[in-house]
Amino acid sequence: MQNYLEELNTAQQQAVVSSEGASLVIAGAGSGKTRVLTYRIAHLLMQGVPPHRILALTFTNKAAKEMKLRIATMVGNDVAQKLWMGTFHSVFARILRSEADKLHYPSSFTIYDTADSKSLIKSIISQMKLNDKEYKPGQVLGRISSAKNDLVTPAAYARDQHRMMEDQASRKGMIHEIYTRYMRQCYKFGAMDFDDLLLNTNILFRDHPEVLQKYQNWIQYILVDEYQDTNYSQYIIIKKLAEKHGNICVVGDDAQSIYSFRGAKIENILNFRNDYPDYKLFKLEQNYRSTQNIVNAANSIISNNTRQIKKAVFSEKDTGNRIKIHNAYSDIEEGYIVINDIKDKKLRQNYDYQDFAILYRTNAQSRIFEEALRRSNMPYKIYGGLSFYQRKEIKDLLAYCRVTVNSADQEALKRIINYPTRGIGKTTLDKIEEAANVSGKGMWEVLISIEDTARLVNAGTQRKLQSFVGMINVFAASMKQQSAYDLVMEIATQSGMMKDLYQDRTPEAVARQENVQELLNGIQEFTNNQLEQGSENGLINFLEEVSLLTDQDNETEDDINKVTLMTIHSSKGLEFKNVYVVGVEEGLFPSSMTQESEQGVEEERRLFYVAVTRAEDNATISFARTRYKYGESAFCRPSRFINEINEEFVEFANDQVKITDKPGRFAPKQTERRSFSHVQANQKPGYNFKKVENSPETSRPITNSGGSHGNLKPGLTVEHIRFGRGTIISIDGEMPNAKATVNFENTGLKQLLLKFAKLKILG
DNA sequence: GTTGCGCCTCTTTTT
DNA sequence: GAGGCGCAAC
Repeated sequence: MQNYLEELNTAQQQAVVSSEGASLVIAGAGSGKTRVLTYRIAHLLMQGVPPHRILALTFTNKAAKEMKLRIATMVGNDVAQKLWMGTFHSVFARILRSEADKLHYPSSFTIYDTADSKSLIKSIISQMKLNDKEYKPGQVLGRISSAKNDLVTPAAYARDQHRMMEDQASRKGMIHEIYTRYMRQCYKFGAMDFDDLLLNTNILFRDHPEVLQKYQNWIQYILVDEYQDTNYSQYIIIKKLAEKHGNICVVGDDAQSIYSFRGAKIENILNFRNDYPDYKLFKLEQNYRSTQNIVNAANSIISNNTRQIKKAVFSEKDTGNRIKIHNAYSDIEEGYIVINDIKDKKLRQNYDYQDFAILYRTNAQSRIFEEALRRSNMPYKIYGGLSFYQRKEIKDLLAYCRVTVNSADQEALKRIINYPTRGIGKTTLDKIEEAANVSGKGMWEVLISIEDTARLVNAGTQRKLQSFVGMINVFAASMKQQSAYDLVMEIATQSGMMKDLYQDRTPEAVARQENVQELLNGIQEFTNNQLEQGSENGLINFLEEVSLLTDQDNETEDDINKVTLMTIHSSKGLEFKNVYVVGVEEGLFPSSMTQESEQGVEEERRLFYVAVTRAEDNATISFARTRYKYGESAFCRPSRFINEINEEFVEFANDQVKITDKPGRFAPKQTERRSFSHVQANQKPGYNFKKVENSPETSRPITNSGGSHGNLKPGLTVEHIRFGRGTIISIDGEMPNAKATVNFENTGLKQLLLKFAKLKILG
């Protein structure tokens, strides 16, 4: 057991054995951060610290599970299972459940996801007779969420001049009132949203010192992973818990802070020294993951940021290949380039599908790669986006479960009261909701009161309502008598959901049936595990687990050996032999939403850094010059980030753009325009368009304005081809019948093309 | 009360 | 290109 220290380098060892007091571990990408955390916990356990006195907060539940597994091999499963380990949200949800009475919440409280929150906000906005064009539920939720993450309660919000002024400036002065009502409603519904799990933990600790003390005494050692991505609310929780014993170890990398949009504060890591003046600092700078080229390229990217903790990440692995940059005509073609490259590498270099990941900035980009992979018959898995639990049939069934567990859960109630259709329409629903608002009751209370319903609706409708209420009551009653699986099975059939789903034999309907079956299997599996661990309340726990799943947690066993598709955000903490960072274009990455502020661009740059450092052997970057947006093709130009990589570490692929090196004739014409591509008919020097062989071709005039990026002049005839849906323009000076030229102005692309020319790549 | 059609608005990232 | 919403017909 002693030899585990030998597997670590000096810095890692020191970080592992220094158990007492405050430690800040600055861990560069790929520097064995997880390993340090794992060994540090194992080390504590071996020194005799009881597992239930260690709290470790990870970024995903999957990370926690894997760490537990690894610790189990060192100290045994029984011990490892007793560790407090999980995400902030799941750990504190558990604490809130056992202390719920102190906050006057039911311990069976529901956790609202973003869709629930938005829907509730929407109904509040309409109750307040505000215009939902001005008060967009998503935006309002964003404001509320940011307030909660900064521990600003509704009352404090109204006193917060800065927030109030910001709201007024955007003509949304009523947000504090919406916030107040939203909190009140959530409370009434026995519901907490994601941010409430942290906010209410803070309120619990603030208003109930004895509870805080209990946990302070209980938890002796705290470890926090990805500390750079904690928000103020999380920061205070940790700070309070650590106050008594001071044994706190946080691990993070300021260069990988990518969650400021949900309140994360880099300052938490930068200010650690102020909170714990006697802290010990450990810097892990050796990258064991990536080749030297990748590490060096990543360093050159991040050096463009001003605010950072100095560190020198290095690799002692092989030099490796340069980062390859692909220039695609369109988003569709980008898909083909990437998939062909994967095929090629897999064949020639003996990689498996699981060695490849395609990383993108936005979920919407996944579709094109998905289609290309499907067409090539390559297995793939997609994380995030429309996940399993966001499908209608799954949400419906879960809504039944939620109402069964907590009948006050009005968002769930509204979802299923007329699904499958049972003659309780909008009019009835509106009447009930109105009555509920007027009387201050919840809708469920109105429903169960015969007098209320009799007053509101006719006898026929009343019967329908009573039969619905009766059904839910039956479910609730049988909750105590049967397993969660049997109960949900009963719900699915008795509610009529199964019948509704099985009416249809279309492929989509069959898929929905399978999804419901899969959910049932999931419940079965979950309750089996729960029984082993001797816990009741199967359904409540299952619902909680489902609400707090992260993207990475969704993995199933048939997901091994597939190409991975995910956003860069979800790729955090993961590594792949071959990484493709796609859509590296201005406006997409960095996102146009962030381009105005330097801070915003710096965060995007950190995101780019995270993307590149996921790669072990090869990092590949690609961009497209046209991309479908708003349902029509728009011009884009390569991201500034591409030019920020030191050119020593990059090379340009020659598989698409074919440019012959003929000085004079091919030197792009210098112009002052700032847009990327300005197409003009029959204009001399420059790059001529040509057709791509073996592709279906058409020719038509370009008439649109090219969207926000291109300055394509209307009325020009450009020979071009259609490739899938995208308009593809090939650049090749040798085509004699070219009908148009394009000038690449003073932008990244021009420089790229010049580099091409220098490389003497012949088509 | 229910269903379907057409028009409108979006597109960042996540627990 | 998709999802949400309002309106009209059944």
